[in-house]
Amino acid sequence: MDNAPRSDCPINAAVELLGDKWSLLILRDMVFGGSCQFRQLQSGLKEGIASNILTDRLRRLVDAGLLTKHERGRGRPTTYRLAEPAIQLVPVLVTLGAWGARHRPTTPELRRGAEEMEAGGPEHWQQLMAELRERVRNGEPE
Amino acid sequence: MDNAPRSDCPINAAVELLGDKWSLLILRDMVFGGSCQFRQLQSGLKEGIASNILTDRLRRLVDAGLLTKHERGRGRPTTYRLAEPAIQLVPVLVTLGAWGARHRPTTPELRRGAEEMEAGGPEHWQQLMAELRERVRNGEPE
DNA sequence: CGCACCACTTGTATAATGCAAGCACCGTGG
DNA sequence: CCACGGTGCTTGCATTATACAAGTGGTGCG
Repeated sequence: MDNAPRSDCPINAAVELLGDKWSLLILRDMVFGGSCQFRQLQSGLKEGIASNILTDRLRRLVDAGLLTKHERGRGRPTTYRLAEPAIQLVPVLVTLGAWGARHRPTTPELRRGAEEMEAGGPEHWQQLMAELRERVRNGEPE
Repeated sequence: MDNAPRSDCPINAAVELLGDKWSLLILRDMVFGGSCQFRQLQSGLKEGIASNILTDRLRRLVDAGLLTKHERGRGRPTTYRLAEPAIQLVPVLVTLGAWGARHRPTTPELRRGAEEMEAGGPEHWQQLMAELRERVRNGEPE
């Protein structure tokens, strides 16, 4: 129950929220994979996340204002949507992915994909971010 | 002792190495603070890292090729230097810091600093990266 | 009713992290 | 010679995070 940041450094502030093995992967699947439901995320994450961890991470991200939670009654699945802070993480995800593709082991296809995404430059990311904002406004498959 | 990646995704590859509460902060202090010794890092990290954790992270980063370790005998302090993969993390650190400054609580001064660094654009980062390469070549205060 | 789906929760085991202390080595000063 | 402080760690132990399997209560549908 200790919510006090360890320091005022902006990098540390980001790391305290996102510095774990799952948060960024969840956001990756929501941004690039379009996932928005619990089950969708759980089965979609190729790395295999446990349900209690997913529950915890989603709650943290909602509390931090990166996601919004939409419970639609009558047995319809709850959906999570990207809030603006999460959308603005796109450059971080792209830069980090490009770095990983260049300096960590991966497959040629995924490497090419990540490098193309980075090579597209900020204009390309802005387009992706605009699409994500659009998707949020339209409100998903209601 | 399980070194197999959970997936081939480049973002996951980066997260598996850097997705914890300390690795990026250590690299931050080496990149922006110029730290290169164990004690220097331990006392320099405003967040307060334990020595066993610092030992472990330095070993991991060396094993991953982000740092090189230089033991200079005769009681002289061991130094760690940034290898090329770590230098190429600069854009990630800057982007992440700018995001943290914008979307997480911090102080006005640090926020301004992080945003200026980002506003400087890739040319500015390239200059910082060039300085870091220079520092490595010159070999620190021998 | 029976069954499947939904988002979780619970229980328990293992791994990661945090904290305080200690260790062997060295160069220096007295 | 001998404390002394600095070096990069290691060790032991408590706390916390993560992993895995199972269960829970709610709903929709045939």
